[in-house]
Amino acid sequence: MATKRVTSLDVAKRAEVSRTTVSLVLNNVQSIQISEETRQRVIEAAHDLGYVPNAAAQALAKRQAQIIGLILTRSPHHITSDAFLTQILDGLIGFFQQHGLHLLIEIVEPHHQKEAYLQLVRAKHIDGVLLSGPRFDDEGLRALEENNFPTVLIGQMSGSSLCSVDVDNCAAAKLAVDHLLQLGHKRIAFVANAPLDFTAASERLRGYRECLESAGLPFDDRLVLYGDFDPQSGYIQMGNLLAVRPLPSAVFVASDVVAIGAMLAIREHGLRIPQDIALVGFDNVPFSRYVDPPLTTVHLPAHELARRSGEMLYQLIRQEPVPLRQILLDTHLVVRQSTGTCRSE
Amino acid sequence: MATKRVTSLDVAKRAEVSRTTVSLVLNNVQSIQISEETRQRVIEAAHDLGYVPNAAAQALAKRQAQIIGLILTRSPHHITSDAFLTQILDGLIGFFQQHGLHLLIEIVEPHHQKEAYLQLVRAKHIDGVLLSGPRFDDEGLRALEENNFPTVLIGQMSGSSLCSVDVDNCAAAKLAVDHLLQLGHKRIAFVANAPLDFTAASERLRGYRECLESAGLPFDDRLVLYGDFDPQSGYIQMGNLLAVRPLPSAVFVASDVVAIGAMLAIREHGLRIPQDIALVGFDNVPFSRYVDPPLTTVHLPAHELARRSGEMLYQLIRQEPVPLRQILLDTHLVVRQSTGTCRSE
DNA sequence: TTGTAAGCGTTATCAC
DNA sequence: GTGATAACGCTTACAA
Repeated sequence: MATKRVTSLDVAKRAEVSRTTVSLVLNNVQSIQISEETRQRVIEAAHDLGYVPNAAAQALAKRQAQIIGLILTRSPHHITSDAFLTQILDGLIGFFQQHGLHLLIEIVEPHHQKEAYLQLVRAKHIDGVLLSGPRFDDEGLRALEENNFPTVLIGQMSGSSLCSVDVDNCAAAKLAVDHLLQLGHKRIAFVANAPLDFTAASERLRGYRECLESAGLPFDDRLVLYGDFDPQSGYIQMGNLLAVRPLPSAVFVASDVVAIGAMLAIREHGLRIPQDIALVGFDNVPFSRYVDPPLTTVHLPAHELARRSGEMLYQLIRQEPVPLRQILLDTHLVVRQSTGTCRSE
Repeated sequence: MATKRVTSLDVAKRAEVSRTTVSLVLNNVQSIQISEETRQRVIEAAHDLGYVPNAAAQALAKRQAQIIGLILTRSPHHITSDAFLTQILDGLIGFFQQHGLHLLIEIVEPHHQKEAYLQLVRAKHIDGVLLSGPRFDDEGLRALEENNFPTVLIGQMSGSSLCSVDVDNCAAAKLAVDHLLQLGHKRIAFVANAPLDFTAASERLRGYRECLESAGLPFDDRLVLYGDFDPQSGYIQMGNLLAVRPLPSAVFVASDVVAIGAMLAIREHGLRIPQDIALVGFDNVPFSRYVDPPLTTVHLPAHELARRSGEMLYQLIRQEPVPLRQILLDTHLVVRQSTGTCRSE
């Protein structure tokens, strides 16, 4: 059984000072001068006793939990094959750990949003919200906005004044489609990364449409399909697409994870990539360069997305001025073999 | 700006009862009888005011934070391509959310373990620890064990009495190697999923060795290489392996994520899978059936691993009896084309 | 420079 | 059945 908890009072006694002094020393309060000698005594006593301040008590007194909430709006099932999430986690945890903050990860399913956010916020369980994958129909977001709660979107929500870090999904999609156009493709299909409720999905679709338009190509809605985060959905949708005649000569799949499912469908239909169908993905997840053929894709700077949104939220929480409330990071196309260059045989 | 915080006192006033009553009603304390009428009054008042109990205060008073810590022992960088993690998260979040618990995710780098765990534990920041990927050299684990802190390993640590949920990695590896033996392979290489400090890696290696041994095959240590969680490491190690003569005819890569890197190396050397080199992976991550050729692999029941470890920790925290403290789940081989069957052309 | 005392918002232990 | 009152462990004016 654990030994009795060590409190700041124990430390105070051992150092022969008051609890106040202990608190002042341990929190390194600058506005007050404490003799180097007592400071050392306190630090030593705390160390000897293995004292760690109680987080709940600290949170209660400081009104800060030192926890930030990463909220995911997809269903748990969708997390399963989410290669983007791990990249985000990597960047986020690194950053927050440096600043002594912890990361609480929460999944909030559509239609429970409002409740769920407010619960977390009102309970002061978390000091700030990082929301990945905002949806148009998210009522909870409005509530966060109205309550002026520290919130940063990883993604974007037009018409909202919330802080956000994102890429220009529309422009990024154009990079992909432009590339295909330049290779001479005239019949290009689109498979969305997710349902259009997700702002990123609808923006990527917009990029696709506008790009076709300015190239003077017709928009054929039989060539537009909707993936749903996982490879399985890409496999199915590509199967549907391959039933359309005339066949497209190229497909822009707005998610690498979905694209890998599409690739299997293409192979199973006896078609070759890129000779019969060229493919462009989106995200540049780690495995995209390892698939066969390596996937041409739009690079999403996941790590930086995470870092910047982390920084921004950190400023918000500390009530520091936030110079730029809406950040758009650059994307670029990573050309690999799935769109044609020098494929063997 | 947020409206003034609503406290239980506000609810009490509005319902014309005391704070005690509010607490009793809202926490649904069974041991005490409260008239249906006042109960309703309280609930209504709480609802009207949008009252949510303050988490820190609750944690302080109950000595329970309602947070469990998921601790990862790899470096943030390794998280990036960790397809297993997302599967675990899926299962875990679902389970804990059901029980009103939150998940704090923490990365602890080797050699900071002891400090880091104890910090979290002493601060009572978390009520329990779920540790994924235990390492032999983990000092912090011993500390958790000694302090009798609710802890469940996702993975295993021989010689430890901690609760754990895992698969029999050694036996699972044998499934893979046996399969290759039955296909007639005599020269089989091994690429570990991670350095041998990780218990899972060393167990899988043991399975490989023992399996060769009982088949009467020689053990050639030039055929044993060490991946490091990501595809890149698989690519590099496979490159090294392909320099060994005579070449192996089959490779067991103890991680699908590492295997996908190995596949690229094999292709780039102009060799075919499975004709020139057969490949077996481990984990059965979602994308493994979508690569080309689809990967034969050992199925790791990630979702169940998560659920069971979650349940176990939940029992531990509630001080319920835990019938089985060390659980081993079944694995099975998923045979796909990377080991030979009916590959086209 | 250090100590005293009053919160922070709950829950838990008693009397009533 | 309900209501004072004391923890819970820390921070922070304010006093000394």
